[in-house]
Parts: sequence; structure tokens; C-alpha cells
Amino acid sequence: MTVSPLQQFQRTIAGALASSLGVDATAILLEKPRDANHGDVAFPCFRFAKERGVAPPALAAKLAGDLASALPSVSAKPAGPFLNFTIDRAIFARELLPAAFRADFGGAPPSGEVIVLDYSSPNIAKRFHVGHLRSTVIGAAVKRICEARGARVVGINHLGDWGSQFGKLLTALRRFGSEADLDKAVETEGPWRGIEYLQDVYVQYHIEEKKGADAGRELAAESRKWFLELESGADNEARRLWKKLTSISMKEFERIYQKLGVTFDEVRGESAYEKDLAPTIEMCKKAGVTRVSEGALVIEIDGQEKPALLQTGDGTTLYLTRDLASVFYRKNTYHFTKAVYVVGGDQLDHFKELAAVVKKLGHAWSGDIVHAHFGMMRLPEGKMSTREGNVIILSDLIDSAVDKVNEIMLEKNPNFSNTNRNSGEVAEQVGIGAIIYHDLKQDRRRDIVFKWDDVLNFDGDTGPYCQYTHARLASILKKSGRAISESDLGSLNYTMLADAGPLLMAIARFPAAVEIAAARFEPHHVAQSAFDIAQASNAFYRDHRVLDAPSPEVVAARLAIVEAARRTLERSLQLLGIAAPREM
RNA sequence: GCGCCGAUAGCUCAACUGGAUAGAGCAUCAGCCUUCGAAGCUGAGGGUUGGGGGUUCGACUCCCUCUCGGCGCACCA
Repeated sequence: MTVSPLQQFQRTIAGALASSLGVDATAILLEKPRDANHGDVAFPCFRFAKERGVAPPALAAKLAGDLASALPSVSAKPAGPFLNFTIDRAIFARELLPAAFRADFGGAPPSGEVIVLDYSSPNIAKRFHVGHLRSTVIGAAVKRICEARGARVVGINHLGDWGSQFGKLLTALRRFGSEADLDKAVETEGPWRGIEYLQDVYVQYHIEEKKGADAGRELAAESRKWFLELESGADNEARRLWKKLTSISMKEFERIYQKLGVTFDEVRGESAYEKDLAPTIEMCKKAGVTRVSEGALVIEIDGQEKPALLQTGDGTTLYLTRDLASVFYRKNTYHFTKAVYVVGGDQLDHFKELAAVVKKLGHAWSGDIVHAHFGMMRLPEGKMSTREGNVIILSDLIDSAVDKVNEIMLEKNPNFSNTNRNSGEVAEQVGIGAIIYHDLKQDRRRDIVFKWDDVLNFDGDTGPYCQYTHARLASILKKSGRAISESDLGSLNYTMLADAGPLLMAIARFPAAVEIAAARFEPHHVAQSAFDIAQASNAFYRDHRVLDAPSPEVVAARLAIVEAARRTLERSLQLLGIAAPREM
């Protein structure tokens, strides 16, 4: 599908306005009326009225007269300086329902765009906490949404599996713990316990480090030694331990990704660029953009006081070096039209630097590097920190959410809860749906202060509300005893949907939400659309009986719109990564 | 100190990138379960969009400035 039914009507309206005004159709900007009672599409007359030297309301009235005959399926009413259009419900429904029944509703054909999407990218040897959730669920949603809009998206998990912190970690393991204890932890309780053990010794490292300048220097020296050994590329003790830590971490991450339904096309950590680092540095040197400052290799950035660091005085590489190597790898491997990084806003400077360096190296595609940054997840007490030990572990949150859903299901729908074998699975879908929706419903740039009561609230603008509405719609269809398919739509009497305006419009606006979400890498527009459809659905089946409607014709028409709403709701949730169970 | 990101109803957030009387959810209060599922629905109160200037026919949106909060600021990632 290229153009949605609503967009189709908008084009028709724009065309009629354009010919009446004697301008190009692209100059006509239509918008959504602020108040739905005004109409479906609005045209503000200010600009053209000014050009013509007439009052906007006069122009609106004149255009309404001109268009009366030109648009048989649309009524145009002037309202002050605005011209409001209302599309005939029956005619619109005939176009909309078949479109909404399609699995690719809201989508677009292949666009030729190739997006390399970097998301999740957790650090090895740290437990997956709710702070890591943001990049993971935003990225996964952006991937689905952009794919729906016709892009080829390569999802990459750029694991934090390299860097000097491994020197610290290995020092900590040797000094404050032992490999034998680590192995035991993993064997007896699982990978997650192994990671906790590593975190414990890491925390101990920082406690010792703070004890005094001498102790700090000694630890730092030992850490540097370990990381140098690791970066030497030799098959040594450092490498053996590093591999072990990575493998333990990956097992735990995979368990989480599976629960969240998150997948990647490539799991390729920073370590994968090990052999590209020296050539990358060499390339920069050759380009003549580097200089040595205080023993380190740096690149000056325009408009920034401090230069970007490429290599430390010790000769080890840095974050930027690895991101530079990886962006070239991505360009050469995938020939992306956009490289999008779903990474926290605390790294805005870093990605600005990355793009600036690429530009300095003479590549016009530096402009295709997009940092889709997001606000940080904080606790009411302040910043979350693995080091401080004040984090919410994601699997604990998931367990709490699922427990609560089970409780509610037992109370509200005991029959389902007790007799259906899938109820446990559904509880997990709803619990996780609540967590994902909570993260995706707002503009990604805003910080989120984590509050248990907020995440575990299932009323109102929440994932479970959308899922519940979906289950209600599914329940009506199930009770009807019929399966509504596309082939049923041709014989419907669409005039029976003349009173379904708000629900029709909520469904009709879904494609535009997907489009804007894809263009801006902002999933919350899709979440908003899902909520709108859910609200409109609740209002619809409150006011319109479906199964015991006055005539078979009305029943058929209402079942069709119920199914269209259900499919669109399911589709919107699916794009967000949220399951849409038919019963809960 | 410099830079970046924010500030919208008591709380959490929208507002189609400049258009109409700034909308939702939560919370509060008042109602609705013998009718397709009450995780629902209806109604009410609640706003000088942080303050001040400017641009514009029109500003939550753009510019300047101040205040507050968050985050960065060279060998961590």
C-alpha cells in the first residue's frame, strides 16, 4: 500500500483546492482539526487570503462554494478562517475497511532506504537492568516501524565487550574474587548469578580504589596492564578470561531478549573491530587530521574546544576509535543511507564528534549519522548505578509485572485463568506489554523516573488497556461465531457505518502515525495511535450493540468494523513489540 | 565556568515541527455491572504552556534573555 485511504481523500481535497486557487497541489497544507467535531480534514486559509488581499473567512466561504460540486463525497464547511472537510462515512468506510484488513496496513512499499540500527548494546559483565531497557525496546520498535515503511533495516547489537573496564574487571576478579568461585556461581545458579558475582568484585574494586591515592594508582596500573595484554591480540590469559566473561553475559542477555521478543541481524560487539583499529588510526593520520597532544592522538573538532581522543598516551584505543571503525565497517558492508544509534542522550557529544570526524575525513555521508537519543531512566533517589548497587534488575521487574497480571486475571477472569493452559503465557505477554508500553508511550527524549506504581499500573493509557480492548473486540467476534475476512467486505452495506465516524477516523489515522514514527525514529506516535483506537473502540461498542443490532445488515457491518479495529490495534501493538492476546 | 537536553493541569505525558476554545491518562469527587468482558464507561473540577522580551495576521512550537532540573566537558564506555 502506498497511500492510505485518508491520504487519498486528502489528495483529492488538496487537488480541488489547488485548482480553485490556481496553485500547485503541493502548496496546499492540510491538517487535522483540533476538535474532531469540526471535521476530518482542515484547511487554514490565512496564507492564501493574505496573498489575495482578502479576509481569511471570506476566502473560506468562497472556496466552500467552489468545492461544493467538485467533491461529491466530501462536505466542505467554512468555520471562520478555516475550511473543514467531512468525508462521507459510507464512502470512506468502503475504502478504509479493506485497507485496514491488510496485514501491511500503515506500511509502505520498499523505499530503497537502508538503515543500520544500533540498539540495546549492553555492557558485558553487568546485569540487564531497567536502564538498558530503553535502548532495547525503542530500537526494536524503530526497527519494525521503519521496516513497515519500506526500509531495509539491519539491527545491530553493538555489545560493550571491549575497553579498559575489562582491565579493571580482571584485576577485580583476581584481587577480590576467584575464577573458581565464578565458575561455581554459574554452575549452581546460572549465568545471572555469575554476572552478579562479577559485579560484586567490581564494586569491591571501586571501594578499594577510593581508599587512597596509592591504592588507586596501584589498581589502575594493574588494570592498564591487563587491558594492554588483551589489546595485544595474543592468545593469553587476559583473552581467555575475557572470552569466559563474554560467554556468561551473552547467555543471560539472550534469555532477556527472548522474553522481550527482541532480535538482531548482527550481534557484533566492539571487540569485533579489534583488527580494524590500527588501520582506522592510520587512515586518520594519513588524512592529516590528527595531532599529538599530551601524548595522546587527537582530532580537532570544529566549534568544540576539546579535541576528540583517538588513542591514549599508553597506545590503547578508545570508544571513539571503535565507533569510527564500526561506522566504516557498516558503510562498506551495508552501504547504509542512514546509520541510526539508539543510545542515551548522555552521549550526544560523542556522536556529534563521530559525525564531525567522518566529515573531516571527507565523507559526505557524515550527515547520514543519526543519534536517536533518549532520556535516562532514573530512580526517585537519583541516578541508577551498577557500581552503587541501586538498580532495578529487569527480570525482577518482569516477574513482578507478571505476578500482578496473574493476580488480576484470577480476580477478573477466573474461568480463563483456571482452565486455560495458555493463561500463564498470556500473563507474561500482558506484564511485559505493560513494561514496554510504559517506555514507548512518551517522547524518547524525556527522562523517565522509574516508579514501581507507574509501571505496574494497568489502567488508562497503558499497554494492558490496549491489550484488554483488543481482547474485548476479539471476544465480540468470537461470540458472533463467524470469521470475518476480506472477502466478506465486498457485500457489506456501508451506509450502516454512518454512525461510526470516530472509530473509522481513529483507524484511518494509524498509517500517518507509523509514517511519522518512522521518519523521526519516535515510536510514541504509534503508541498514541494504539491508545486512540482503543479509546474509540470502547466508545463504539458502548454505543453500538454489535451482535444484537437491529438488522443482519447492521450486524455484518459492525462486525466488519470491529474486526478492522482489532486488526489495526493488533498491528500497532505488534510494531511496538507488544503481544495482542485474544483473551486475558 | 562552557556546551547540550528539558520545563505544558496536583502527578505523568500529548499537541500533526507556526493555526481554531492547549488535549489525554493517573489522582480527587459524582454516577454506571439482570444486556457483546467494570483492566471498562459517563460527568465534574483542575492551565497566564517556568518568568520576561521579540518576530508573526497567528507562538507550547521560531529568536533573545533569565530561573530551575538533568546530562556532558581528553586518556571510562
